[in-house]
Order: sequence, then structure tokens, then C-alpha cells
Amino acid sequence: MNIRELLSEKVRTAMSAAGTPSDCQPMVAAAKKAGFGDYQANGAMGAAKKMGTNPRELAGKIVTELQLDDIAEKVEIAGPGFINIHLAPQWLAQQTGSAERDTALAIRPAETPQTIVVDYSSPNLAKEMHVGHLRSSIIGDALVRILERLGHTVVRQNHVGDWGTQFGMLIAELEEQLAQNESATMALSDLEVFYQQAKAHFDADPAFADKARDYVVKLQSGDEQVLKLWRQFKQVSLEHSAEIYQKLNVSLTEADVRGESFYNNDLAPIVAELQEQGLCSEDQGAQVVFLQELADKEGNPSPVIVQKKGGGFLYATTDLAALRYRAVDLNADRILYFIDARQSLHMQQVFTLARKAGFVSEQVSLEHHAFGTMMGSDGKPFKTRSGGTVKLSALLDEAVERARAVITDKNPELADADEVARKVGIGAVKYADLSKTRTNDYVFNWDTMLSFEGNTAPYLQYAYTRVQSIFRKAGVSPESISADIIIGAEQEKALAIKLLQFGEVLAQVADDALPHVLCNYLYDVASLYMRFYEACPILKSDVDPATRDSRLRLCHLVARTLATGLDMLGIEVSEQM
RNA sequence: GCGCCCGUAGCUCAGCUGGAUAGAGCAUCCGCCUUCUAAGCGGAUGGUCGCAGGUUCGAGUCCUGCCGGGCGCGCCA
Repeated sequence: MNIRELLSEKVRTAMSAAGTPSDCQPMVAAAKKAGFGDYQANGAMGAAKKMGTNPRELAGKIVTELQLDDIAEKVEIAGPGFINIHLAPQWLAQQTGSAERDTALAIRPAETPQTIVVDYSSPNLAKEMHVGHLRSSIIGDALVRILERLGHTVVRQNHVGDWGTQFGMLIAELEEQLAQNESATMALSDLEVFYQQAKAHFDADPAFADKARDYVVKLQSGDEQVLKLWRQFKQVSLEHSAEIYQKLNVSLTEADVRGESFYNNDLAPIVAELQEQGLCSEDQGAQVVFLQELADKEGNPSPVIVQKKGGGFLYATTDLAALRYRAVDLNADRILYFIDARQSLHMQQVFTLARKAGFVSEQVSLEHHAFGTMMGSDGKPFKTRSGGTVKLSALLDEAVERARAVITDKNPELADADEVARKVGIGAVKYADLSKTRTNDYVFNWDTMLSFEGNTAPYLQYAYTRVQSIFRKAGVSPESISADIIIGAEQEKALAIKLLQFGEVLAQVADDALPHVLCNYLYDVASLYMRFYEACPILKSDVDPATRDSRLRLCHLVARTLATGLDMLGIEVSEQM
């Protein structure tokens, strides 16, 4: 069900019949304001301009041709030529009724299912995950869930940092600690501490530093002994990540890991191909591509180094290899990157070069969905009081603790308080991030996200429990109700229309990769439900059975919409809180 | 210097392909619980949409310039 598309088709047909040029759009959108109907078509004004006729008269013609049958109860022309459509309650009742019975909530799957590769999270395995990885992980995961729900084949790619010079030092340190009868898991129980130990060791002991450098070379030349240590390190670090993902309810697993090392054997061939195609040339000893496509005003091309003067490769090379793997081997139609906005130029270079070199065909959509920095309340990048990076694990623990405190305060009798606190705390952190426009920097604030008021996860979770509470009280299962839905009160109508927009919202979120649009939608659903809840009694003794059953079915659709929507954001609900 | 992003109510933020009187939440103030969870609902206050031009029936939205903030710009990733 997609009201907007349905009406667009109807209006488009009417416009053709009224003689508008074929390139004129019906411009159908949900009404901006109460009093302007439920949906409005603004295409008449643009069309009239092209035709050189009076917009109001044209709107009148379109309306005469418009055949909405039982969809609308009233269509009126307002202002310079707005066509306001008032949907018919009976039609809404019928539509919500079938949505409520539909296991897919009347969400139509994508017309052409695609293979979509999503690159997200991608932490550096040398260190513990910190708040810098939060946004990529949760925004990427939300999109992955949404795209899958719409019927696309989604391939998750966790491009972890598991290669590079720092690993020589880390492996050398690991070897020494293993020699002292430490197990790898033990030695690496705190990656942050381990990294500092290795660094201190490196700085203080020249012999160790030499060994570290030697290990980098051995690692790159495939020395089995060193590789074994590297694998051990990588394994323990991945287990740390897996723990975080589980805590965060992020759907990445070890099967989704394609780290930098995965592309090692592709790097030299990539550079060779660029050379063969005459795309790169030697400059100050390095292999450099100059992209005229990204030149500045003066015509200076944008340089991309694909191989250092010592022969080593850089992340641009690795990203090119990954891009080719995703386009060719994974056969992607779309490749999405959820990476910090600071990488914008780099991503643009890599995309441009990959196409130019023919690693990725024109049909494949390459999308860098950038996001801003997470800021503290002081407006500066989020740090600990002492100025260090905040470990993700600690942040999530604090979220759960804070949620636990609020729950204990509000509802001391609650069973499963620990479980609820976990869902609320984690949900609050994720939602606070997801609900803001991705591209902007975002201010992290415990009080706002856990205030349980306004556009927050707890408000939505609470709305869900309120619905569930009704069913507990009523003692009926939603599936057993057979009565028709009746749309009478204005609160019922507003709620019904909103519920029917779920599909169109999801389609937009999938196209633009903007999860905050889904958040705003769910908040609207919850708000409209709260109003409905206040205005429309359900289980009160003076409510007749038909009305009661109708409202119960609406409640059920609300609950499923909220639960499904939140699930797509990676946020869990509870039956009580 | 060049490039990208941002500037909307006291605060945090929406505002979709240009559309009607720019919307929420928080905070402040006023109402509403013997009746389905008041973690709620209703109402009020609060705006030169950074500034100045331009495009047009119409600009928060598009174009240009400026001011202010963030980030990036050949051998880290």
C-alpha cells in the first residue's frame, strides 16, 4: 500500500486527460497542514505555467477528470491551484483492516530487488572500539535491516583494519607475552592497555623496535610463524568486536568480515592495471593518479597516491580493490559506504578512479553516506573528562546503568528490570543518533536521550507497552478479532493515514539512506496513538463491542508498526516497562 | 589558497521532487488522573529561517557574493 503512488497515478491520468504536457508531475504529497485535506496535489500550478493557462482553471479541469472512486470523500481546489484530497474513512478503514491482517503490514517489497553491498562499522583491530565507531555501526545496520525487509539481497562488509605497520609491533609484543605463559585472550583482554604496552616497549627498547619492523616485513612476505601470531591477534580482537555488536544489537557477524588483508594479493595487480591504462604515473618516486575530474578552479588535478615510493600500498589502493571485488565478485547493484564525512574527498577520488579504470561499471551506484562527528555537550568532539577516547563498551554499560536507575525510580515493581534497562539504555543511545540528520554533527547528551520524553526511544518503547497493556487487560488475542475497522473520530482518521504511510516512508529511507526519516515517522505514529488513546476509549464499559474491536485492531496495527519499525532501527521493545 | 559540510525558537532538532499562516520536543507558564500505564494528553509564550542580492506567480529550499563555524587537501587509515 502506497497512498502517495496510488494518488499520483490517479492524478497523472487526470492531468493527461485535462491536456497537460506529459512531462508534468502530479506532485502529490501528504498534506502539510491540517485543513488542507489529507493529501495534496500541487502539479496543476507548474503545468499551467508551462501551458500558459490559468492554474485554478486547470486545477478545476483536472479535478473533473479525476476518478478517485471510493478513495476520497472530497476533493477541493484551494489557493492558486492546490488540489486538496480528503480521504474517505470507509476506504481508510478497509486499507488499515487489510494491513492489520497482513504479515508484511502491507509493505510492498521493492519492485526490482537489488544486490546491495553495505560497508559499515569497520573498526581498527589494533585498538578497542570507541565512540568513533558508533555512528557507522548503528546507521549502517539500520539501513541493512531496512533494505533486507524491502526484499533486497544485502551483503554486509565489515572492512576491518587488520593490516599495516602497527601490526608488526603488536605481534612482537604478543609473542613476548605468550612466552611468559600468557594466553592470547588474557594478554589481549584490554586492547587499549596492550597497545600502550607495545608502544612503550617499542619506544624504550631498540632491539624490540627492530624486531617489530622485521615482523612487518615477515608478515607481508607471508612468514608462517608471524602469520600465526597475527591470526591469533586478529581472532581475539574480532571477539571483542563481536561482543560489542551483540551488546549494541548490531547484526554484523564474523562472516561479514572482509578486512584490509583480504585484498593483499589484489594490490599489485590494481596498480599494474592503472599503469597499463596509463592512468597513473611516477611522481617523486610514488605511483600517482591525477584526476582531472576533481580538479580545482585553477585546473590543478586531484592527486591520488596508489603506491608509496618504498613500494608499499595505501588505503586508496585497498579501497579500489574492495570496490572491484564488490562490483564484480559480489555483483552489486548498489554499494553503500557509511563512513565519516572527513573521508568525503577520499571516497570521491576512489569512486571516480574506480569508474575510470573500469573496475566498476556505470550501472553500479556508488554512494558515500557520510555522517558528522559525535560532539560532547561542550560542542567539541566527544571525549572522556581527561580528554581520552570513550570506549564503546563503557559507554554502553553506562547507558544501561542510567536506564536502570530511571526505571527503578519510575516503576520499582517491574519484573525483568535488568532486561528492560538493557533495551531502553541501548535503544536510547542508538535512537538519539539515528533520529538526527545523518550528515550533521550531533550532540551527545545523556539527559536528553534518556529523558523518556519527546522524540526518544523510551517514548516509543513506552507507546508500545501501552498498547500491549490494553491487550493484557482485554484478555483477547488480536488475531481472534474479526470485526471490521471503523474510522470515526478524527484521531482515528489521523492515526489510520499515518499507519498506511509506513511503506512509502521505508521506500524513501531506503533510497536516501536517511534513517532519521523513519524515526520521525515512528514518533508521529506514537504521538498520534497517544492522542487516540486519550480521546478514544476502548475497554471502558460504555464502549459498544463493534467500536471496541475496531479500536483493538487499530491498536494492534500500531503495536506491529512500532515494533517492526524499531526492529529495523535495531531497537528492541518490551511488553512492560 | 582551494574544496566539502553546516548556520531555522533560549536549548536539541524536523521541514521530502521549490508551494498555502515555517513545525516538533525540551525549558517556562496554565489546565487534565476514583475510569485502558500521567514515562501521558490539551493549551499558551517563543522566529528579520546567518547577511545581501538574484531567478519566479511563489524561496528555509535553487543561483551568486559575503559573514560565521567545522572538516579535508600526494607517500597514516
